Amino acid sequence: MKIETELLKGAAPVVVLEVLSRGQMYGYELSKAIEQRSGEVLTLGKGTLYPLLYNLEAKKLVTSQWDFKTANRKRKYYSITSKGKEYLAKQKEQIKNLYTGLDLVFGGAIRLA
Amino acid sequence: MKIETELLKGAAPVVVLEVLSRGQMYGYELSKAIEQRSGEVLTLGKGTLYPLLYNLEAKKLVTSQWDFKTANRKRKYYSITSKGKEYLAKQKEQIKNLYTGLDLVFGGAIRLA
DNA sequence: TACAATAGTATGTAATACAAACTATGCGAT
DNA sequence: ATCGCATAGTTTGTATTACATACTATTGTA
Repeated sequence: MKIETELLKGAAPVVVLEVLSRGQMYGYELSKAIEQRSGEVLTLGKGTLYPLLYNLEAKKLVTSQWDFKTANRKRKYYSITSKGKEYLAKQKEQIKNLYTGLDLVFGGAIRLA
Repeated sequence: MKIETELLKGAAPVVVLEVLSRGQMYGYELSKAIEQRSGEVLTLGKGTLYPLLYNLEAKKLVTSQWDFKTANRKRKYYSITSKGKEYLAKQKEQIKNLYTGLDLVFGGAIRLA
């Protein structure tokens, strides 16, 4: 089940940070993890994910370091920073609030079972 | 409580259509209705709402007609079309799916009480 | 050896939410 | 009476973002 692009907007960085908050990952791994952990509902193309990661790094919400040893292939591992954790907590609240508002407008029609 | 702009993206047209599905409204009225019905959580600035309405009209999801009689002030009333109702139903499902995915990723942390 | 999966980067595009500036009317308080 | 606020709608310019696409490269397997 794929979510229409526009709806995912804004939520994408929060999802990335949430997954990274459980341990460091490299880009490709992250991409697969998001799909799996969301029950195949959320998918981020690499054209979305990598620029998103550069952006999060520029904001110091994540840090990265290359790993050339673990695999023969080069991998860039991303970790969430303490600043990123703070941001994540705030954004989770925001998402909950948004959902609360939508639930009111839609009269419970989008509420999870 | 104001939701950070990016999170609302994509959900805005669905909210507008949902409110219009309960009866026609003019722009300003719609703007206030969205605030009230969402428990002051969702706010759409007029710089967002009006262009959004033009866009929905161009897609034939809503229709509009001027009213110069009811009030001395000119008002443009918007109504949802049958095409709009179909679209609304689909989008509501999408939003529900999105939250299902987010709920899985966040492990229930954004679930409503 | 050909192919699929893995791994990351770069570029260009479309959509959209917003602020701000603009025009204009109606109404209540000073 | 007039000043300011709420109402009512439009237009313009900006920033963000998610995406497709194309590109470089390696690894494992059929």
